[in-house]
Amino acid sequence: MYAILWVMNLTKKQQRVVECIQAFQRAHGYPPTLRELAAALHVKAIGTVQGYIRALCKKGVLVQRKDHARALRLLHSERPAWEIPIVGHVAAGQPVLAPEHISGTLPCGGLVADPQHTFALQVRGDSMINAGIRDGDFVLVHHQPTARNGDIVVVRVDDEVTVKRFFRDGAQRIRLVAENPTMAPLVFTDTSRVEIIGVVVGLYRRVK
Amino acid sequence: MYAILWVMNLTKKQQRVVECIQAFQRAHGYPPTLRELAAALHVKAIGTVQGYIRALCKKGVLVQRKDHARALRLLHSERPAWEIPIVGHVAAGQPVLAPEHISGTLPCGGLVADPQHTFALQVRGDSMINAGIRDGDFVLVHHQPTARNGDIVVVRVDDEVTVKRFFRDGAQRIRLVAENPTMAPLVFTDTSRVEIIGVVVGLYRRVK
DNA sequence: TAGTATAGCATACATTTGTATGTATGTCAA
DNA sequence: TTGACATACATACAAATGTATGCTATACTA
Repeated sequence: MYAILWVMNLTKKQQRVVECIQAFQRAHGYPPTLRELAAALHVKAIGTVQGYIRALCKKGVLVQRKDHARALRLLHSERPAWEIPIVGHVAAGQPVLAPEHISGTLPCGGLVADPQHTFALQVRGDSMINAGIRDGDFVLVHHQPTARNGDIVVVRVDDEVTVKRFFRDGAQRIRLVAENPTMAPLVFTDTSRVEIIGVVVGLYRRVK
Repeated sequence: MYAILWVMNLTKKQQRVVECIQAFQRAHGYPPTLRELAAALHVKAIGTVQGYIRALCKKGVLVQRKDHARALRLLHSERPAWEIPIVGHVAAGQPVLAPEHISGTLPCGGLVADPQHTFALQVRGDSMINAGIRDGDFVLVHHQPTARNGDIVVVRVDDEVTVKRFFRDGAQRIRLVAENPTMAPLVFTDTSRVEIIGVVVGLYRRVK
């Protein structure tokens, strides 16, 4: 949910209404009518929707032009040109997104689901070449402390940050696999040496 | 004027109508009604506007939902600068950016230098696997009719659109190389069979 | 020359759509 | 308990809006 709506003190249902209007507008290119909204919300009475609209107008989330068809205007719905930070070398024990690690930004907000918790990391070396990740590519990383088996993750092993495929073999065994036949898998029985920084959710490469 | 509209053979007035719809949508957040359009065009008869809409629909610039208020949808002319079109199958002899080829948009304007002339193409097959381009990846393509030796290009060969590495060996010889050891280079002495659609300038992949 | 497309005006009509006004239920705070 | 509010349904009505039709005029083409 957008941060702006959070501070507006909307009810769950009212947020759902806003989402529905956004979705409809995205899908059709124009806003919904009250009856179309009712259908989208699985509500049978337009009176109910009238109430929603009135409330949202009062809260300043929406403007409705009186007596005009389909004249709903959602405020604050313009998608910001989000930029996600490019993270460089990460020092041991420090948070990844600390300002001193950020070497630039990549303007790819719309491409990722959660730009606020996503960062880019420029890959060095060919350790993931068989996964189609090459030297110089930017991996888009969702910053999260856990991963599922088989995920491509950004991990910190001791003092080094690398990109590997992640497997947990039982409670006390973590295996990090490089997608490169010349490199052997790394196996850790001391799981505290491995810290998951995030999961790779996308990749961007500049060609030429 | 937008390149797309240029190829559609619109009359001056019809272009003006498209501009008016755009302007209205920008100003209000929703499309105009026929009567609002008439007013904006300084035309007193809605019948006139009806004619415009009918013509524009026939030319594929516009979609109007029958019997619905304000349900005008302008195709591809209101494209935000940060979204580039995703081009699907391109029929022979037709412009790549014709509306019927566009299957969606990718919000990565900031990533490319010239979003207005860049589109995305989802790659099918492993013919470029050694260039790190995999099945399902989106290549970001700058729409241009020429390429330099060694560029990765999107070309139309006869009726098929493919991604290959481009080489021109002298005036009458074009060589298209797949980055896959199992595929032999394609050599053309009849250069008219090969049309360069654009040059790959970036790559985006959704992981997971 | 006739035919077609574009451009424009005017009006009647049917449908879509917002508005107003009921009723009822549940929650929460005063 | 009372009052305010969110939620939900139903219906009648008026305004907004698209549709259909007929008319005139100009420009271009076959």
